[in-house]
Amino acid sequence: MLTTSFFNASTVQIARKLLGVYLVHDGPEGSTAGRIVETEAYLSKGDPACHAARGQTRRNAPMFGQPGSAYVYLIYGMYHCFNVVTAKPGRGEAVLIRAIEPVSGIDLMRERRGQDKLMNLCSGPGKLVIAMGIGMEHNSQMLLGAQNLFLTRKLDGLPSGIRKRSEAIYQTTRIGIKEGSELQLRFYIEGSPFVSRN
DNA sequence: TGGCAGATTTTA
DNA sequence: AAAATCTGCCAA
Repeated sequence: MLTTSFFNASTVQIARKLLGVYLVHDGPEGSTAGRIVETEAYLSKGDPACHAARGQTRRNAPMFGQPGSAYVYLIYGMYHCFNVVTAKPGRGEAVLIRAIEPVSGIDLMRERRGQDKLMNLCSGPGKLVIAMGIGMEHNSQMLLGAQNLFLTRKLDGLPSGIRKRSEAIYQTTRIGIKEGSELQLRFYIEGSPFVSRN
């Protein structure tokens, strides 16, 4: 499991460090896991696309919570997005998890998604939330330590959940936003076929 | 209080 | 290209 010291860094640095880390959900329907391959940083200063930019509301309150906790929100009235809170309490910064590479529980992911193609299971923020069985019940939950939803570098029988030396980080602009669209705050593992788009 | 845009995905 | 449909913001 990750520890609190993982978050002793800027949100941008954390967005980069999260690439390669495993996200695991041990839920009632079964266990699913994926390797993070794409992230976006959302900052408290100078970033109008950040939900925290216009202060705290009922919806974005979890974003102002403990680093290492989850911020889950409803988007477009239909889907959910999953974020990792990154800044100290009260600041309001987070990293959106945009894509993961399916690692285990893949049949369950297929079932939840109603999709067969591996590349289509978790290649987008709304998709991976469905495939992983993440919901509003995880909002504000800690993602470190012994939780049902957590981040880790160690998974039995699998290589270490870190970015390999051969994997470069590609940095570019974020997706689906208008204001702040010029900021290069999106990161993904170059060449990964599991990212939301190139 | 009404209209609209939004960190999306799917289907026509 | 357009629909599905919730939340927050800003104008009346």
